[in-house]
Amino acid sequence: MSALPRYQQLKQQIIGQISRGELKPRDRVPSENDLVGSAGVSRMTANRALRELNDEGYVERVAGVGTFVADLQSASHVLEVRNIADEIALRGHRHSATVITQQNERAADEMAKSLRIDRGAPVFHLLLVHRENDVPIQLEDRFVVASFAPDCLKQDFCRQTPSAWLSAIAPLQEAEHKVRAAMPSKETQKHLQLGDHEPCLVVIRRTWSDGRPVSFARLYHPGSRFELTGHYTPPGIRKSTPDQAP
Amino acid sequence: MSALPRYQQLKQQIIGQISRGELKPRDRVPSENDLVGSAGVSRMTANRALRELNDEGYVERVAGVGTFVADLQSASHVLEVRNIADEIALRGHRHSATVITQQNERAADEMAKSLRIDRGAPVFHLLLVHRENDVPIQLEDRFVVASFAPDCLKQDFCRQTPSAWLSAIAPLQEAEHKVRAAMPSKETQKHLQLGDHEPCLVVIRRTWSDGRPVSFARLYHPGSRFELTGHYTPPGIRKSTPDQAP
DNA sequence: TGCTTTAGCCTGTATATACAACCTGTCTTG
DNA sequence: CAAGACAGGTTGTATATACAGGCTAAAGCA
Repeated sequence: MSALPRYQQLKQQIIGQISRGELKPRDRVPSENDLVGSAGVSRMTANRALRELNDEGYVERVAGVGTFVADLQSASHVLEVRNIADEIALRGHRHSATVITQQNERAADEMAKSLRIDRGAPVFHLLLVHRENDVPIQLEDRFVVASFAPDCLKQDFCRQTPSAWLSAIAPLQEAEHKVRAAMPSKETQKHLQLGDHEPCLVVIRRTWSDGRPVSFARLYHPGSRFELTGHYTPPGIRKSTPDQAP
Repeated sequence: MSALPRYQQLKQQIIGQISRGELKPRDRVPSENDLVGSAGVSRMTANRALRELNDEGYVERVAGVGTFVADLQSASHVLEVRNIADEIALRGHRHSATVITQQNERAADEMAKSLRIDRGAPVFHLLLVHRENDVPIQLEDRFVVASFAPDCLKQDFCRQTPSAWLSAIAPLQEAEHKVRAAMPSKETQKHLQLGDHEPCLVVIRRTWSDGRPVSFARLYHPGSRFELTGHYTPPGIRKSTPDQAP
């Protein structure tokens, strides 16, 4: 169990104060020299922590003035993090899931890097098939940081999806997505009951809580019976009527 | 006229070498100590330049081994409606386009419905291939409401993309997206220089201005060398670090 | 009072130095 | 020949120091 670097600890400490409400938007954040005194680090280390928090949008720095908690005003984003069970329910259909794998593993190189943990650190590996009216609609291949969710192996993910459970045990703060098209592996093809040469839409999602990645998931969808939808409105514009798209 | 900071100059120098092809993916990038000698900076300055290039996805660093040019797997932001030329420029690459079709047509049933115009009403049909460093990266199949953009046929879309031109002549107010995976048609396969059984990532986009649809586009991307990225932050929380995922 | 100067704090950058951890290839040894 | 020890290069982090530049408020002056 290697300790996080000092500048990362500093970042988390400040992120924690922001997310707990101890520091509110526009509040002044301790200056680099304050942190030299209070945290016992050198100014360059404090500088790196604050600079990265600035790059990441947590705080705003003004040369000659100070560092302040950023105004939280996130743009309306597309591709919201939704629970697939909710999506299906919204369509008036029935969701069901089958758990294929639910076990402890050790993080391989790439996974460790993605989740920002040590190589070989324990992670929980989940593999499940989601169905809409008994038709396979998503193969969920998920890794969860073990220390974040110790009870992961005790959960019955047929009843509550991993996504729903994770956002229940800790507030989800952030999600990154990547979307790509790819041909499925033999196994994925089987689980999703795909025909030959039928592509998959793969959503790769990394979710964060308290400034740390907690889960990494690959979500495979059959290209022939699935699509993502999104909506974008530039800042400062009032919406009109989006109805059915082509 | 203030000069750029030294670490920024270093970054640009390396980005330039990458985008000019002097450094190719997986090539070794000069180490921090090399830069100390060749660029005459301190190691910490070289470190900052390389570290930021790593955070931005240009290079990949492996402790104990070295720094290497990242495999370029193009990424594009789903959320924001962006001009592909800008996306490519942001990556330090060169954008080029070829216009295949640019003509007046009459709206077919489905298209008329999508664009909320009468069946048979005039629309402009554009078909163009976008390239990133001469590699086809997007086939744009677009229909524009004729009454909205009468000068559409006079434009040279090799110089300015349809997306850029449209948002210049009228403020874009809304965009709907759909994303799906599909196998390309023979013609799409040819234009994108795709191999057999190689899937496409298709973004279908309808843009609105003044409460009316003005344009409908299908954007085909090669599944093997393209991905969409997105970022989601629930209300009340501010962003953290998006870096490269596996 | 009203304007100017100045002192002081803050961030931004740059350097020199140091040590830890990691990886690879080589050399030694059994 | 194979396994292990080792050296050298590389990144990752941390510190101390220095100077430039921006901003603010207090001090000084008219």
